Amino acid sequence: MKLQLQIKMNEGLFLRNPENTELGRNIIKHSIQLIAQYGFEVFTFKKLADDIGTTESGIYRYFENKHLLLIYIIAWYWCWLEYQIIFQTNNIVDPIVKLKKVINLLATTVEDDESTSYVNESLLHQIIISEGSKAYLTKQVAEDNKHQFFKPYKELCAVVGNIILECSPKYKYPRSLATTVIEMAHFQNFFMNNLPSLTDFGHNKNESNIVLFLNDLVFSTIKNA
Amino acid sequence: MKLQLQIKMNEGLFLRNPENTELGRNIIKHSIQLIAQYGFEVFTFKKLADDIGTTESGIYRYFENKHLLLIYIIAWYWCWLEYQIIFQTNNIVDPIVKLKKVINLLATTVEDDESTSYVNESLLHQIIISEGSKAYLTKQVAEDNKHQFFKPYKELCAVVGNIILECSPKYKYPRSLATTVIEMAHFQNFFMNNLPSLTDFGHNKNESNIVLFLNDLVFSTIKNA
DNA sequence: TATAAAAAGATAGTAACGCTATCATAAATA
DNA sequence: TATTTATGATAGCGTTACTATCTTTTTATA
Repeated sequence: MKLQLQIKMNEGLFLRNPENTELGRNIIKHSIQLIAQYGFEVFTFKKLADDIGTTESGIYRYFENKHLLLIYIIAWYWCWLEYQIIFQTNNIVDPIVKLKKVINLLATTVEDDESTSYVNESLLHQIIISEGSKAYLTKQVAEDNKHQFFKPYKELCAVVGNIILECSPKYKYPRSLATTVIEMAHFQNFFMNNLPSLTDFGHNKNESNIVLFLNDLVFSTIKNA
Repeated sequence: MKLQLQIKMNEGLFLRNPENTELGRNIIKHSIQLIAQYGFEVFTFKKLADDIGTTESGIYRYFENKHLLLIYIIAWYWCWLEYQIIFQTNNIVDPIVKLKKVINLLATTVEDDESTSYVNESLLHQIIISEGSKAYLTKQVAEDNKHQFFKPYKELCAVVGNIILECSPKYKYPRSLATTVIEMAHFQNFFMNNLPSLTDFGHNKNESNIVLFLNDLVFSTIKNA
């Protein structure tokens, strides 16, 4: 027997729940592959339909447009990551050890999680790095936010912020520091691999350097509070 | 007599130099207005042409596509900002005072600079916040980088990194800290105004709080080196 | 097992987008 | 005055982002 991890997604994101049908799961699976391959701008529902072997109208029965599909898979990732964090920091008493674990989870390449059959977390992590901020950097952000589409990201941010507060109850900016760590875990990774002179990790391009940088940043800051 | 500030732009960004003609300057001016108004995804050359009172083909004579136009105006902004930083920190001896000045310039709303007639820096600042990272978060980033399109951003990053090193010669991550400050100056602003629960500035939405956060972050970190 | 309901496939169509081409005209320069 | 150079005007083409409709297949239920 195997445990299957199920994530309950915001129903406003889709027209028909992709988790419930073969085609729906294929849409998630192949969209992750294609967005990772082409980048979000070049990715289209036509290409997705061809890749799956269905038609555009098939996709449109599940997702209103590709922007909502992007938000869906990104929200899925944040949910999954929050679960990973809760799970992997469970029973750890020392909040400093906890926070270090969190930074590691954020800044290190994830491996494919076997308990989620149609989602490749490793590819999804790449998408988060390159496309993640495009989910909210739009003019519809207020509208999307009203529908609670960014709740998973906010929750993750709250979890990380609370661990920061556990470490340093007097620190004044736990949420902003949390978003800084989360965003920089991904941006420094993108820069390291694509515009290395924007970082100090150009030589060996190792993710562990980003972890060291973020640890230093976070613990220097909260120690000082 | 008035001084006019001229910025020499990378020639690979355009087909015909927009600074040299009335139409070219109109393209820059109106594209800044329209991108700020619509957001980059909704912005098109057709809308731009209509807004100026010319035709699409007119725009295409200056810029190959809207992505290069975006890179152009963003690169322009980084050049202008670097100049502002060099100018406004000139003659300041204490590197700590310098760095504080830089953080202020990065995180505070800019006012329209009278010495650049067809560029509205204040609108451009808004574009940097919402669209800035879209310039490089693409699959063509390597190609664009080969053409040196991101040089102005890199130079700004180097300038800020060097001031960080002046403050703390032993600090190990001056460039990564520089990009962190630059990106977070904009992301925290976006979050504060659009997804405030991701920050600690939801109550009064004042930019000065971002400055305080970034000052605390940077000086705690480099003091600890 | 028959029957209806739900999902998927197939095809068509439309406005807008991204871009190229061509030809005429106006303005600047030699 | 001749000649570049810049702009305007129009056309066209493949793709994108959808919407609509109708048929076939699959699934659930009476």
